[in-house]
Amino acid sequence: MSLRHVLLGLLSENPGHGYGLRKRIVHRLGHFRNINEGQLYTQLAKMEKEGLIEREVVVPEKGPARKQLHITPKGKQAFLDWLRSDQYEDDGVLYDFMQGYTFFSKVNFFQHLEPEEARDKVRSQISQMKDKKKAYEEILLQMERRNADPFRIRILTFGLKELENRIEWLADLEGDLVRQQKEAV
Amino acid sequence: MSLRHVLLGLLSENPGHGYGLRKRIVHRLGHFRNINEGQLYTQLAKMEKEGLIEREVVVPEKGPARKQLHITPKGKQAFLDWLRSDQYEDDGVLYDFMQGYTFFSKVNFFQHLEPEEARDKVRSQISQMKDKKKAYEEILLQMERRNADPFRIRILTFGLKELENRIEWLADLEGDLVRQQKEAV
DNA sequence: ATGGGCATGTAAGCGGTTACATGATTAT
DNA sequence: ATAATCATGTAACCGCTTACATGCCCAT
Repeated sequence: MSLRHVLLGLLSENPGHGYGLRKRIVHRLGHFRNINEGQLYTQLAKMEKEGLIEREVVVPEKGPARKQLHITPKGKQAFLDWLRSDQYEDDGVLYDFMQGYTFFSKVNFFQHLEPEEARDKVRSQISQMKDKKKAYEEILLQMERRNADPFRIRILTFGLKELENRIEWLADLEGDLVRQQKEAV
Repeated sequence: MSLRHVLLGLLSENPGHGYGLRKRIVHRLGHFRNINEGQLYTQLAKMEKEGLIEREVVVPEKGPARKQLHITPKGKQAFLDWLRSDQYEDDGVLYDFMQGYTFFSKVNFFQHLEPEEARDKVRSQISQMKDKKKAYEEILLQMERRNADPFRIRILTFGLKELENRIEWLADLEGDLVRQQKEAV
């Protein structure tokens, strides 16, 4: 999706300053480890130079100067053009689902691991995914309570289903690995 | 996962030359649009300099010279270290599932689109996903026929389930958008 | 003979990460 | 006091993409 389009989208909805946008991205796209400042401010500077956004320096009586960013009509148009285009709707990767769950990249090579080693990895994943599921359920509840955007609720609902599938799949895999282990004995 | 680890993994299984590795990556990771040559050969050169792989120039009577690549013990160890480590098992993104299906990045902003526009996008996605599903089913059948690595079969099975979920989810979304449209009339 | 597949590379550029630097405010 | 959070930036680096260059072999 590229940072640029997220920024354009968020600023289409509400103006804001850099640091605030960072938090909104974390909230919307779910990066736990802070989004990096480097790319943020450099991208914002670039977008300003291209006339997609404008900044207005706000100096409050208290607190550091904030640079309030507003989207320009040109920026709004660029955002809408991206949204309407086919761009990013097919990334040219047949097994795109693997990118969503990087653990697959290792499972792909599990034949190189002893069954117990693989099994431990799978077990650790199961507990991680269960934690994630709880986090999703809480977020979903909050979103429903505050009548959040239905499209975003839908997306989270998909995410929850996906996690359930992952857990189920991992459990099956664990079962297989345990069976393999017993056979070896 | 990074190209380096895929390369190390593939060369752990069988030696090969650059062009052949490219095809194996396409086969294994499913990049339709050719994997780019740039990164491939530069990465390979880097890995050789680091002593992870060795090359042996093979000049056949016919055809261009091939540079057969072999993994070194050091390379094999680096691969196993990666496989056993926790690296890449958690990418710090809460909504990681969104990365697997880039269409979500747009749905996130569907409130900015007219219901018919959104509906058309969803319909186009449904047909794309159905095509993908057929492709997966065929690949799975082939894998089972030639007794492919069970771990990889499992991964594909997950992918198929994922596609079914996407299609179901998209159909629900379409239904909502059609309803929204009728209400507007 | 022409285009497609095999085969190996180089160069420029871009988007993103890591790490560092600075300084103010707020909470404990 | 001091740690955390708010806030804005710069510099070096890295992985990957895009695009180009070269040349051989094979099928139509």
